[in-house]
Amino acid sequence: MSDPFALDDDPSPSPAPLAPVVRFPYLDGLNPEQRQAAMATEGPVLVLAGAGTGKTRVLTARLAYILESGLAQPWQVLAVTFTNKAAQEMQERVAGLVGPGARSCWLGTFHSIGVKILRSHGEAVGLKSNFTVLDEDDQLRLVKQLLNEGNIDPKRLPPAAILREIQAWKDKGLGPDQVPESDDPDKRLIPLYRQYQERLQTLNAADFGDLLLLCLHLFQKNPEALAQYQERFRYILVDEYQDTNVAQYLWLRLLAQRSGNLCCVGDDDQSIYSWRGAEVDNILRFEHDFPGAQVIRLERNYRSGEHILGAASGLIAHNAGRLGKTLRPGREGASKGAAKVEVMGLWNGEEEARQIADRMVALKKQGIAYAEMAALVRAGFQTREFEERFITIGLPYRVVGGPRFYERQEIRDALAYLRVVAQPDDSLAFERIVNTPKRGLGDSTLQIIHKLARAMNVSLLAAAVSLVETDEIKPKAKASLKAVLDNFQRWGSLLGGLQPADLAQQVLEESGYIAMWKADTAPDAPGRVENLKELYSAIEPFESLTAFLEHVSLVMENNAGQDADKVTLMTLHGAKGLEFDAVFLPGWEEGLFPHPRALDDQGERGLEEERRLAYVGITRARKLAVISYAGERRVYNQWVHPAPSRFISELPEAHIENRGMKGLDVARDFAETGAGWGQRFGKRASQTQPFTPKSDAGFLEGDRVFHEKFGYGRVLDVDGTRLDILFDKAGAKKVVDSFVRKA
DNA sequence: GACTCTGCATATCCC
DNA sequence: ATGCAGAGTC
Repeated sequence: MSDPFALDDDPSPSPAPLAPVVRFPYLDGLNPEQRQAAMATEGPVLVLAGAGTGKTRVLTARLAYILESGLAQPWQVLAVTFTNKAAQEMQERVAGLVGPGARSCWLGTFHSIGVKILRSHGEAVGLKSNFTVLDEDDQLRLVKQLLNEGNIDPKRLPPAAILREIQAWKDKGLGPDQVPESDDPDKRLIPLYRQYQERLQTLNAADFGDLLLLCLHLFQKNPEALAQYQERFRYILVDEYQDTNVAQYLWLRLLAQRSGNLCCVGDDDQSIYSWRGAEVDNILRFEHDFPGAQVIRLERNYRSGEHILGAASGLIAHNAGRLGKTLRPGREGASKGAAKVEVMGLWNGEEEARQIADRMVALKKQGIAYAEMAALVRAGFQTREFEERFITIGLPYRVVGGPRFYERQEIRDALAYLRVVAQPDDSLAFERIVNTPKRGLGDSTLQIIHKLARAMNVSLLAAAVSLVETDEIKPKAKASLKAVLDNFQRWGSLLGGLQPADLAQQVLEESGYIAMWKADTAPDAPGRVENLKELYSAIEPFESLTAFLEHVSLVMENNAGQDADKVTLMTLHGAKGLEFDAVFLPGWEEGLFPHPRALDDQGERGLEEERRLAYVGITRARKLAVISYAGERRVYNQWVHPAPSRFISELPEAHIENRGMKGLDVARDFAETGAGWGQRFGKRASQTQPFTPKSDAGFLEGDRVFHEKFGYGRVLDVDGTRLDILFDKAGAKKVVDSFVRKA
């Protein structure tokens, strides 16, 4: 552990009187502000960390320092992040610094910490320790049930809107009894909120908002529990503080009240989650809320070239109401000669995808790894055009946060089965799959079960169990129901004995669920079977089904194949906290970015948030940032001819380089006259040099193949590594052979 | 109870 | 374009 090259000139006094003199090598590489932030352990501290100023490094160093200097034991430290990715990274880096002891830190997202606390102290707020965490599907189903029972027309009060409102209240830390009546002019939402919470309680379930709200209520209602946690957490660290909402703020304030050692790290310029209830005010008010707080600014940027920095700073300067930071290059002269930020105008979205893909290939040839490149979009649907292009030329890519694995229908169904096995009282899961595959248990049977469950005040499954002992339902339905229940009982008895992945496989096979998809002739059915198989491998690493289910409810992503060299495709929101050598920022157009919806909802504030989003995007780049906009684009199946985003004109001239403007003007002329499109495009397409990966083809005309995205298909033609394939569902595509396998 | 058809509304960002 | 709810039919 000792570093023979460590300089012995550490000017800071030892803060740990009890500890022997220990060297902290990870502090040596920090600049003075960073070091100050890492070592100011006592009292409230606000670290204003601009983009690329080494925030993560400071956080991990601070954590390691607290542990190694003996100020606290690992379990006495609470570190909260916003994303699982960030939590995981911090966990690993701290473990790398101080060893595996770091694993027993309380380190995770607000939500996962909330679960942990509620699992042990949830009784005080009406949750048994094995409560379920609901996903969005479950929530919607529940609200629809409530509307049904209350004879409310779901068209007048859309379930999704109700949930949004409830969520907003939860974000503010308000339970049904605390919402001011003026918040509900309609007079129906608050009662619905109350019913919704009551129903959750009988289901022994919590939604995402509850993980925070109920925790907060627990602390408020139960001083002993609070005291216990206050006692335990001597040091609290919060990442991305600018994105905390009121509930989280109150939660933190309570927890930190006793020790006072609260360190929040954030950047008001990167606050992009107001729609999720985040209050920039939290960070702006920190000094007021926590008197005597130290404020440390990290302004030296070590990440990006000078022009990237200049462009980003110039853009964000258009926002009012900032705390005001000036990012400057961390190393004098180091970034001189760096590339300017490029701005490209293209004819249309397709051309944009093409140019960007080609550029990525070119960069790869210059020695930049694909894993160091990303295209960051404003809205999820934008990824589609890129995917198609990437597939066509065989550019390896990964979509982060797209249609997510665990949100697919077949996966949710499968999970519902597993949930009922692991927790028979999970009525929402039970309801989801009693009649999937079809077993002749339709609405009327379900209604009877529901009624009985209510009358007996038990779960649906329990009600069903007693129902099959009676003659209240038709013999056919009864037999069918009994078979299902017997199955669940048997699977339940296997819980401890079988590997969870094997049990899952057994459940899906014996229930006929897999068979249902195998028999399905729909073009996407084979893909679903594939996904279910992938589910088994996702379960593999887990010790128990329960552990796996918990993981799924909190981490909606399936991180398989993370380490391959692929370009990243994701939303700007998803990119916060990440960095790449080369960043592409497509779709900078009015009507898309800034997103009109943000402007409608929030006006000027919305615009500023969109601008911060743009700032986040640019500052993800180390060496190269390329902004682009198209003259023509298809949005929601309509052609639009957007103007370039206003953000483009806000970029300081000195730091940008314009490219491709002429092409755009030509394109506009063509668009207006309606002439010449096909011709020009045909030419461009054939000029594009395809990227050819080294792979031994081995595919023959007529082969049946499987593609992750397009499903099954047949090879029509082979040209080197490029295949013409007629997909059963997606139609004819050109695909590089490394993207398909033999079926 | 299951299936098919039609009309309707709908479409950011995520733990 | 797509997905969903409701109506109508077997």
